[in-house]
Amino acid sequence: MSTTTLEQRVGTEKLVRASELLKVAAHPQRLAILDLLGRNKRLCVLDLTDLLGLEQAILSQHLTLMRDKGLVDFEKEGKYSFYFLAQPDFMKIIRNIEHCCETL
Amino acid sequence: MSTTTLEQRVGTEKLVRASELLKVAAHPQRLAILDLLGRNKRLCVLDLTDLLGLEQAILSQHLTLMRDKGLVDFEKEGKYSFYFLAQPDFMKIIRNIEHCCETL
DNA sequence: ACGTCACATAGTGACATAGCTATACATTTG
DNA sequence: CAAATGTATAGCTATGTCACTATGTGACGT
Repeated sequence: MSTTTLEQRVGTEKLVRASELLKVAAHPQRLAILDLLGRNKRLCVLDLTDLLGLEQAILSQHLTLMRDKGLVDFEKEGKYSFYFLAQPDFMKIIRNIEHCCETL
Repeated sequence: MSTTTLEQRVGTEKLVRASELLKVAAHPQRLAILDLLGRNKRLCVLDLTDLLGLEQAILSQHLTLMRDKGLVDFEKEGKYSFYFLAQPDFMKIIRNIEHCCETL
């Protein structure tokens, strides 16, 4: 029997942090946003509302949440906010999702 | 600009299902449970309480939730319930977590 | 300066989840 | 049969999340 726990191996803090990031990612619209950001260098909120067909306020809320948790970051240029992925390693996990969706 | 959305590529249902599974997985204790089940063919609730140091009721609740969502399954033998992973492809995602924890 | 555009935030009510205790249930043991 | 063991469920409170509407804010064009 393999008896060491994930917590013992990676430490409590990192385990908690990973689960926080997963939790934030675990939403259909946020997965879609992360996917688009993963396939484009950066996108502004308007781009995302057009592509995803979401209300601006909803999108902004999702982005603010993901920004707070460190999944994405942004840079402001004039009246535009350009968002891009932070946490590239974590994003590998998200990118696997499309792959694994085939068997769900 | 890459404009097709994840939803368009995998379909709404699978996207929603994937996010549900992620959401259930997105909890430190449940990640630890899934990890142990991924490294052992099957474990009973008592094994898991011993290894993880959790209350039996808490563990049972986590397992019931993950069972309802299809992340794990179980087989009953006498008074023991042996749990094991369902959704092996989805589990690849979870297994990446330890790896990516290093950079969090 | 005024209006518009791009975006952010606040407030709200419905609903879900977490963590806990107590209890129920089924199986095995004495 | 009674007690012990392994597991599941119910009930509760506190807290968190969702989706929505309305309003706020800074930058730009005229």
